[in-house]
Amino acid sequence: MKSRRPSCSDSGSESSEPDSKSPEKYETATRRRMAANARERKRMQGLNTAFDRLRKVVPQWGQDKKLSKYETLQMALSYIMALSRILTDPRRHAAPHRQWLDLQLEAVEPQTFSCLLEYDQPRAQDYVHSDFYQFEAPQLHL
DNA sequence: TAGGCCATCTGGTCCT
DNA sequence: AGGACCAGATGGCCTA
Repeated sequence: MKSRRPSCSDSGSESSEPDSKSPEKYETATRRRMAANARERKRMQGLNTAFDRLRKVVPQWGQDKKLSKYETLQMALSYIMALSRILTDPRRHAAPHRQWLDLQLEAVEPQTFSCLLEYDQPRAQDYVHSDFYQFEAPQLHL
């Protein structure tokens, strides 16, 4: 685990110093803060686990360098768009690519993509303020 | 050494 | 009241 900020210990915030109120209240506040910190740490660890899982299924530029979180999201977006294009344009992506895609889909366990099937399609206006259409799809070396 | 990336803490807001 | 989520702040590590 990475070293933690020395100035920010689990003992609670600086602003929650003992005041004129009872020491019990201070103790309760400190305990609550520590619990909240622990929950936040756990939540972020879960988020990072999800990023790691995403990195494994997304194309990498190279094997040596790990994609950053931002790069992982961008790559996932491009990858999904590329796959979607293959699915929606069967003439252009005929036999060889299509066979490859079928193989990939066969290898996928249903429970791993069930969440995607339940996902509501985003509307076009949702992307108005994003770089959705500005990011180049990656070259897939199949 | 500067800049990028990251982990952690923290306070605010929303929800149950 | 307490938990989940979020964004800002801060400091550590790494690389060019």
